[in-house]
Parts: sequence; C-alpha cells; structure tokens
Amino acid sequence: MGRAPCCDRENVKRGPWSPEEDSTLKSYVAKHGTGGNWIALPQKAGLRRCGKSCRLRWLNYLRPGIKHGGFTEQEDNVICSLYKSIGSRWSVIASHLPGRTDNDVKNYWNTKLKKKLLTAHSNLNYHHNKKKSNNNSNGSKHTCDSTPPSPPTAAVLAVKSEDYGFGSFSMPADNPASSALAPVDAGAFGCFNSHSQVLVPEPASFPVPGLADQSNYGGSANGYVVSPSAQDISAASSCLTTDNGIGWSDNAGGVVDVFLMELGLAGPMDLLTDGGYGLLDRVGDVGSVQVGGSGLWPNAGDNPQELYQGVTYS
DNA sequence: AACTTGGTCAACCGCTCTGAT
DNA sequence: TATCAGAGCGGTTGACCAAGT
Repeated sequence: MGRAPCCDRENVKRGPWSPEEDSTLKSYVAKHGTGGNWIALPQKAGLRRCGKSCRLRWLNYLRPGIKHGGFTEQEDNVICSLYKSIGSRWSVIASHLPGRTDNDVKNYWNTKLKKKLLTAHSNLNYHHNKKKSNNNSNGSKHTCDSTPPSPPTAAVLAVKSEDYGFGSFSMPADNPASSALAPVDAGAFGCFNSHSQVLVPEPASFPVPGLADQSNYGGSANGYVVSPSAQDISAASSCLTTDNGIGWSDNAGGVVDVFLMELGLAGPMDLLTDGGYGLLDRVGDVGSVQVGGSGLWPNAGDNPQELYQGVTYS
C-alpha cells in the first residue's frame, strides 16, 4: 500500500497557475504569512490547489525578489564551482545566489550551463589533441582533421561509484572491467555513499605497491598524490570507453593541479565533465586520483592510507 | 504553410528529512 | 523511542514556443 496523497487529487486544480490564483495566493501570504502550514493554506486562502503546489508557486515565482533568466557569468562560476564540490544540491547552490531558486538553478544547469561547459571542454580537448598531434610530427606541419576526436578507451585500476554526487569515477556495472576487480568497502574511505564501491585489483591493499610518490611532482598536493605506473594499471586490463563509462568531477584542489600537470592539461576546469570524457585524453596518459579525509580529495593531515586510484589510456 | 524537432521552464511526483507528539 | 504529518528537495514530465525542414 502506497503512501497517502497529501491532498485530495480529485478536488484540486493542477497545471499552470492563472493570474487570479497568483494574486489570491500573493495577497493571502501578504496578509497572513504562510502560517507555517502549507497543507492548510489553500483552504484558508480559498484556492483549489494542493498545499505543495502553493508552496512551490510561492517559492519559485511569487516570492518577492525572485529573479528569472539572465544568469551572469559570475553566477555561472558560482554554480559551476559549487556543483563541482557538492553536486546537484540545488537548494544549497541557490542559497548562494540571491534571488535565484533551486528550480531555476537546476533548469539552468540542465538546459544551458551543462551543455556550455561540455562544449567548451570538448573544444579544449580538441585543441589539446591537436597540439599533441603536431608535437608527434617532429615539427612538421600537420593538417588537422576537422572532426572532433572520438572518445579514448581507458584501463581502470580502481573505481566504481554508483550515485554519489561529487568527486567520483563511475563505471557501468555491466562493464567487463568490473568483474576483473575486487570490491572493497568504500565506506572506509569516507567519500562514497553506502551504495558505492571502490574496486581494486586483487589482492586489495592500500596504498597500492609501486605507486610513485607525489614528491616527483613538486609536492603541491598535500603529500598524498600518487602516480601509478602503466604496469600497475595494466593489472586491470579491461577497457571501457570514457564516453559513458567514466564520470568525473573535482573540487579543484592541489591534487587536481598535480594530476593535470601529469596529463599536460591546463587547469581544474578541464575536469568538469559531468559524465562526459576528457579526463585523460591521450593514449599513454597515466594519472592518479585519491580518496581520503572527509571528501574525495585528502586535506593536509588526512590519513594517507585513504587514497588513490589510477587510470591510464590504452 | 504544415509539420517536425529541440529547447525551455513551470509544475508535479515521490522520496527523505525534521519536528511535534 | 516510535510514529506521523508536513516541509523540503531533486528528478522528471509535459506544455509551449521557436527554429528548421
């Protein structure tokens, strides 16, 4: 048996609000406030609407000070940076943007900002590959294919996260790489939710033997960065395409910078792919990511055991 | 001009969280 | 402590509109 509906669906109006309903709700709230009880409000206000509907209409549209459309670049940046660090917690993100509602931010992200970033990112990858292609030609001039590069394939050492909102790789459950890896309780790492697993080659051990010390990279990553060798990575030799296989986001910390240095990428924005590809975009690239502390990226003072993952392109 | 396709956004649905009892 | 109702939230839907064919 399902949960009882919050209102009598037979007797409430649904769909778009009329100007009359808007003004009824507005004037009622102006006079009496919400009274802390949205369920009872429509009856008191004389509206044939569900209380939840009234609440939504008020919060997203009628409330004073609401802004619609016309997001500024500064707001874009706030949304991007918060999305990277906390994921799709729209209400939290909206609370950082005066006059914006969670619904607005969510719609804006889904319909515009995400595409904008993916486009920008694929352009970046395109130029990155183009540059590499030119380098490989020993200085000779290359004509460049006008079509964007197809997604590379990757061998994945560690990694499966089903639905955590930020700082995660993900691999389809039916990917052959999954079966080649041993599941490890990710709860110990404090970064994945209870449904997620971190997968490592058997036998599972932390840190993974053979992973290089981060000091090779200038020590700017809180002491925890590791860079697995291609041999380590080859232990997980199954391949998957990153097109729909790897999702990635980051909080733009020092680890990311080191990771990007290793990959020859430009900056943290390179990693904002939200399920797209482009984290590693060259055959032979080897990189590392970490799990530790209170989030995906360890902070100074976190336990160094709580880290690492590695990927390379094959 | 008619139809199709794709984008936008308001609104709904169903779940979890929270506070009162 | 357990239960329940209401609030809050994120994901999804569908109506509407504009652009393309």
